[in-house]
Amino acid sequence: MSVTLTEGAVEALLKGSHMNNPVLQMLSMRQISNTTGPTRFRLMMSDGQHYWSSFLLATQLNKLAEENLLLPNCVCMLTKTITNTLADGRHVVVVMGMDILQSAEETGGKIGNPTPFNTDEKSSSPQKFASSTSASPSPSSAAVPGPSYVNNSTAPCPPRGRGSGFVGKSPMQASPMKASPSKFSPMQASPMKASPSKFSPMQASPMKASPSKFSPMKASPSKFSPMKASPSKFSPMKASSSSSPGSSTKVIPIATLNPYQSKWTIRARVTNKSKVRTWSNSKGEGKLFSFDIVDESGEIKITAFNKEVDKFFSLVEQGKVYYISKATLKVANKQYTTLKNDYEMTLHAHSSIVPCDDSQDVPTVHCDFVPIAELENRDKDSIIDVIGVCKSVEDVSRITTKTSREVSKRALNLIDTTGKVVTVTLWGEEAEKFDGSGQPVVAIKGARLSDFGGRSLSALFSSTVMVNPDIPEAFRLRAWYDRTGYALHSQSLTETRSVGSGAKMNWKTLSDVKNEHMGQGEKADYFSCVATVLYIRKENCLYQACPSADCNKKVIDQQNGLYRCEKCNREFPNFKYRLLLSANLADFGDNQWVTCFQETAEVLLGHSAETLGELRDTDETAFDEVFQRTNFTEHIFKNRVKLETYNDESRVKVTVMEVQPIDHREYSRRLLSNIRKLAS
DNA sequence: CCCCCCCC
Repeated sequence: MSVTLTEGAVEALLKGSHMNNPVLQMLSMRQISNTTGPTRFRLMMSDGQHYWSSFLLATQLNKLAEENLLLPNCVCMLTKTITNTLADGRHVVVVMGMDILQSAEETGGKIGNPTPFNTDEKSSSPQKFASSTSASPSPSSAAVPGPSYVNNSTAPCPPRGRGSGFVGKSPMQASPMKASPSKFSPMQASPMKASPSKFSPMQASPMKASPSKFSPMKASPSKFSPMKASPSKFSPMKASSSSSPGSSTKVIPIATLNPYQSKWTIRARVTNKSKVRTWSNSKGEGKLFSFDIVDESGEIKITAFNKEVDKFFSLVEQGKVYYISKATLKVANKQYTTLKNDYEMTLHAHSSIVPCDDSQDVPTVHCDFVPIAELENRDKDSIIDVIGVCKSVEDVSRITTKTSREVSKRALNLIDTTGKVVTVTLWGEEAEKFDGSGQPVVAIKGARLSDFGGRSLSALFSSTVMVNPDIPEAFRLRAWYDRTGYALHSQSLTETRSVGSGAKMNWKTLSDVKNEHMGQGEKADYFSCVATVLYIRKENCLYQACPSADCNKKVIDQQNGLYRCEKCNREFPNFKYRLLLSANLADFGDNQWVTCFQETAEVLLGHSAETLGELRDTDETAFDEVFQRTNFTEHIFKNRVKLETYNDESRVKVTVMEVQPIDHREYSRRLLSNIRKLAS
């Protein structure tokens, strides 16, 4: 295998020019002693022509050195770099991704006869470098006085993992870099090299038609692509003309933040702010609060400890926009964060947070709502955004956790246009103060999917619960629910011993009904069953009823074109058809004659009484077919059973109150749950 | 530097 070094790569990298995976030879390496933090490795790299010794290995690549893969003379492809210009003008190339193309052994020795690169040749200021690179995070930054670094990535940006606009969940999974640790490729999350369309949520976001400022949709694709000369969003001119702190910082997108930059300012909205919490453990004690912020490019979590809590807690307000600079970036512990960022931030004594008044264009939410029906297909424990109408709500209750802590909880049932319902549990103060009156639209960002009761959701500390949020999805849901959704036969993904419109279900087999003498007491009994229609009596299933709105009394055909209602004591020129069905239902053990009135009969037969009446009078074959098709169909029947007495003769009468289709998934879950109950 | 995320 022969490799060719990329001539001119050293100069290009130092100038921050765009390089597509340059190949260099590592000539030597030394360990930088560090009192704090992890070991750093400094590399001397050669392109065959020139060498330069200020290459710094990003710590996440340390294992290449530690495992003796990165040895002098080996040939490497730099898949990801950032060029930093230090305050004194020296350049450092941070290597964030590399593939070792040829081992030191295979290479055998130094390639070519490289000479040290002479930086004195450079007559340009760092700004010039910035403008010379197509990969700068902010092209307009070239105009800023005195930026202290240039940012340059040679990494290809793979397609995002999910079709969720710019908040793709794990870009690193798609990393093509075999030698870079898979858990780390933050720059792939950066929009620097992405085509504008990849950052356009127009393509994939559910917030498609969203016109409001709360939606990232309003942002034009160019805002997601700092490559384009976006005139305002991340422009330092704008930053310095408003209340941005310092004149030499530039406003950059959150997505481009990384630990290898020194000076930056971001402008972002607070989307979730925690309470102040104290801790006490073996390492010490203290207090902290954290908040999440969002801009057009992404989101990040910021934590303040102790003195910074005092300094910033009251300044930072949920929903407001701030310029933030001089905080410490560190790799986020994915175990504890649900945000889509590989980093998080810690405030320190010199950190700056300045309110920004001109914040119209900074999005508030970053939601990627999952339709409720779709939750069936998502993995347990996944973190999702959901929006629905709060169809019903439990009272708040107090529970004791396994660790003997007391906490309030409240369950909400959310429904969306998929017609499915899911139960979401709110905790603590959120549970206590939640007001479900008026069936508000509730959006939750970052709820956790659980498999309790099939599928259910739980709000986390990191979740944001929004009641009647000012977003198009909410308006659409409101309109849908008020028009049609409220009447829907919804089915819950969360099994709670009830189904359908929320009433308790009392499941019985048909033989249970007889054996338990149901309906023979003073009051009627109610039961639900799954049964098959064996037979429906067609004869006399339709009758001519009084056309008055609230009267369903049978009318007498006067044979003169008029129909008389005894109840209303009136004659009408018309009547309406009503259904009164007698059907025989069967399950595996028994059968039962039942009565279906109008509404249930229409559901069972799948046609309106009006249509059926017309059919009977005009097309008897078609009329018969309706009944043939209904025979042997299976449904959930919700019934009323009562002993009725006619002429001294008593018998139990079963009336169908509701007919529902069987959701087989739901049904088998219920069976399973019953089996488990029996077993325990 | 935290990291609690609960209950049926």
